[in-house]
Amino acid sequence: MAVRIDMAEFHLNKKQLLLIDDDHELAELLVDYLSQQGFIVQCCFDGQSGLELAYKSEFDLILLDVMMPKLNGFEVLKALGSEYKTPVLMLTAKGDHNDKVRGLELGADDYLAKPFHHQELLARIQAILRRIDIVTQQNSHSENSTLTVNDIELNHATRAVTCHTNPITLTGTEYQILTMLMEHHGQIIAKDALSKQVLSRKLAPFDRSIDVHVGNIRRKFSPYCTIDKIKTVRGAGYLFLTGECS
Amino acid sequence: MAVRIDMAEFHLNKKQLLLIDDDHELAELLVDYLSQQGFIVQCCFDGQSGLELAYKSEFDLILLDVMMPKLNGFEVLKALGSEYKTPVLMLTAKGDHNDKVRGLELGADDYLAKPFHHQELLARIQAILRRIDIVTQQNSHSENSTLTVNDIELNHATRAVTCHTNPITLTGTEYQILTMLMEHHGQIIAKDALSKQVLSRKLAPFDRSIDVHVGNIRRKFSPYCTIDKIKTVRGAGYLFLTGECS
DNA sequence: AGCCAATGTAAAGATTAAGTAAAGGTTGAA
DNA sequence: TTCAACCTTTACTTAATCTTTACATTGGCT
Repeated sequence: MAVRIDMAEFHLNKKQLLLIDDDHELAELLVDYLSQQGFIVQCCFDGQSGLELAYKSEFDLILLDVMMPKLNGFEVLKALGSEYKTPVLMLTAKGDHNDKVRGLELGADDYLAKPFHHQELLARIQAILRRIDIVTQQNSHSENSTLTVNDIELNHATRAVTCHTNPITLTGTEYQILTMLMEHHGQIIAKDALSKQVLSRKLAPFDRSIDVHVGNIRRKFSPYCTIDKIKTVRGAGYLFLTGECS
Repeated sequence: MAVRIDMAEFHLNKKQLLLIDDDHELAELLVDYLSQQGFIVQCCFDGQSGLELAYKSEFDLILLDVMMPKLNGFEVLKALGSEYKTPVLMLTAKGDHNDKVRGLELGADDYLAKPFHHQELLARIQAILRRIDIVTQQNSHSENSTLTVNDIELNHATRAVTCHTNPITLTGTEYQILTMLMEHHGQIIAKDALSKQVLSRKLAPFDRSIDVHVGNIRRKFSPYCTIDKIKTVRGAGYLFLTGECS
């Protein structure tokens, strides 16, 4: 338990970066340099897997190369969508002016042309992170080990779930969905957001996975709850009810 | 009164920039261009007066030239201090790498070397402002999530509706229509505008959908309201009444 | 008043989202 | 390899809700 907290605090202090670049040599250099500068750097080499990682984990900033196989940088940017919160710094081999404007208009926060000095990259990364820290006065994403809403309790340390003290067994996906709904209880969560966060993919037109998982969660809770705590908001998403009930 | 509110909203939408640059010719060009792009631009020609203005008024962003008489850009940046909230974009005649790093480390948010394309400047300005808007928006997300006019309240987070504290169930379309009417309460909203916004289609000659939806909204509210808050303006559209009632 | 076009409104019909059981596929452990 | 757990897809059902239709009503106009 103590170790877990220490780990969490350790990670909180260091900013997490995601580097998406197919140039392995450069990537290795950057990972070394940025790690040395106190960042935690995760790295992948094509747009597709970069996109999945971006959906799956929370990063403080994404470094995104433009020229890549599978999905190029612009396509990744588009796929992340305009509501995506994490700042993006684009890297490119070209110094092309139109490229810059296009990237920035698509939602990138900054744009740096290769070849660049490591120092300048560092300075730009810090400028972006500083701006965000100033604006969000408190950035405490401190994860408590339990999450309780109404009479449902999630224990993140053990991944145990109880409803009104009755133990309930959930699969990993079900647990993640329920966590996300409960973390935002009282707010509608779009199915697309659930899909991106939990399944690491955009919600495709006839993808029913989320519905099925939510259905399974409900079924597992139904013996212990008189009313359904997960409300369907047709056309909008699901909503974990905040109010009292049993 | 209505006019006053409109004016306030008008100014809120336009971002205020401060341009500090001793190159009068360039400054004039930039002021023209940025004004045309929807910004309110104030301008001064040396670091000293720039600094005073920055302290005196609130700006959304400062464009700061490096090479200037009296105080240069770096000195201005230092003088503003590290807690100064307004983002700064530095402009410079040199493309010197060390200059860039120095500027960014001193607290600038971005750095653009002259000569630059106007488009790129615009894109960078917008990137910085967008980032701030996203971050501040998520801070005050819960507060902005309700819309109240008279005794009708909409909660955007839950899509819940109450009239005089009585809960009312609306469909998605009804909710959107009511939101649009209430956001513009006191002004007539054309049926065509409702159709485009809510149903994503132009209003066809014999399309009665909007009428039916409005009728359904009225029916759902009627048990709790003595008078109808949605007024029909024949030939023009619908109007959500601003005044008192119960 | 009497006409006409716009609107109100009930009800039928069409469409679409969501619930759900079950089959199929994938993965990881024994 | 085999099995069990799990995720996804499929197919069908149910239910919500949107649109159309048909007729009634209203308000402005001559």
